[in-house]
Amino acid sequence: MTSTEHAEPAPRRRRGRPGYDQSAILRAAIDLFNRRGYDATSMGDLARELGLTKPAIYHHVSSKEQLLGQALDDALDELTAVVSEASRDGAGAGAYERLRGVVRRSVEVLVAHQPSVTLLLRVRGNSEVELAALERRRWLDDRLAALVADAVAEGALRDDVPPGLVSRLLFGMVNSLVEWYRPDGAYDLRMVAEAITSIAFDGLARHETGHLARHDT
Amino acid sequence: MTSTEHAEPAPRRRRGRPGYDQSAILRAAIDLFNRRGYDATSMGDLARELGLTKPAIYHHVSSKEQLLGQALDDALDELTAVVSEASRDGAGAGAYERLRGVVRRSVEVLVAHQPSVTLLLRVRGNSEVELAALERRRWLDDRLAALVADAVAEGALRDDVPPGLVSRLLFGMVNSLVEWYRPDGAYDLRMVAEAITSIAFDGLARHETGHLARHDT
DNA sequence: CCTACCGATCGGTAGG
DNA sequence: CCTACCGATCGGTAGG
Repeated sequence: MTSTEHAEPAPRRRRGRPGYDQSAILRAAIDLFNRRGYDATSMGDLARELGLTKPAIYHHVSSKEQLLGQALDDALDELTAVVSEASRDGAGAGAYERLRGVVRRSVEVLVAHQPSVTLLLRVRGNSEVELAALERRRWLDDRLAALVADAVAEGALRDDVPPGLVSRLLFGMVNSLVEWYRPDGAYDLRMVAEAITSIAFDGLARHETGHLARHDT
Repeated sequence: MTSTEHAEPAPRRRRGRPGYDQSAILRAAIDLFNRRGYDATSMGDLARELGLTKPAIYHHVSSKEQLLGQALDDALDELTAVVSEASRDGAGAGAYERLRGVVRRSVEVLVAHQPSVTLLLRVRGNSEVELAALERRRWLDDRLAALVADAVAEGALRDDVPPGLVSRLLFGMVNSLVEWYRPDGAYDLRMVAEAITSIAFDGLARHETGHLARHDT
């Protein structure tokens, strides 16, 4: 028994019914793009998902590619903020501490903006929008590699592996998060951030020495 | 000047001209699928790439999806071989050594079969073929998590991070390889395998103790 | 915000 | 009759 039944046989109709705005459509689009892939997702799929028709979507959105662009910008803006803050060497903090900070804050961004970051990490460069995103990603990668190089130069990181290789592997591990992390899963944000930093910097093996350097950035 | 010129104005024609076989078409398809994405690649694209017509491709191949399936099977067969070998606990080798072995051999497989593994790691489950591949992948993940758990139980790995989380992060780092590794690039296979195992097990930080446990599996 | 469409291109197959 | 293809087009669906 539903409350407030009217005489109308179709109680569904209201003024400007669902009332989706651009950002609600964007969220749904990002979700579908991630589940099926961008190319495998049609605007018709998106319309059905939202209970709209295809033309109704184009009332809010100018193109499918624009939706992708906005998602990629969201992810890139967040990651750029994290990386630029750590790159302008702040008051007295060493490169090693700044690197640990970037790793931790990257994990936070990946979790808070997982859908858009996931999309970013899958971009292939198939369009102008994707190529622009790849260029911004390259900028991030370069900054991260420089930060790793600084930490090596500082003497805080091992120097038997090229900094470029270290940064790819380190952030490869961080980024892999988007493939499996679920906010409602067994691992919370703090645990994952702690696991990544401690595995990356101190390693998995239990060393016999017993006194591993503990950092809690 | 080409040798053996005939009177014919079109010297291009020969018996069964280019002579592509199934595996050459598969290789080209995998390459295109990786560069543009599976859905963004049309059979027409593949035909153009090979200098054939679309119907000519269907002479060798039954469907686009079959090409994907064969690529995924190739990757899965290789990875399954590595994981099963390490899972049936061989003569005397401990879980820790077997885990290091799996990491190293996984790196070798990722490099030797990079195109098909890359495809595998991007599967979304959009078809029966993809769903079957995801199921086999889940089996692999479970085996790897069990191996990590064994190594923890053995006392060789740190126990302050859940084994499931460790295995995701460890193989997240390993798998990230396919995103950037180039056989003709700056890093050779040995260097990458060494970097991954030493970072994963001993960590990035330079410890003051000086005597890190060194393993060269 | 819908019905009704467009130019083009999709994966796949006909006859020869 | 085989192989290795071609020119043309199928029924449907894409983004817009």
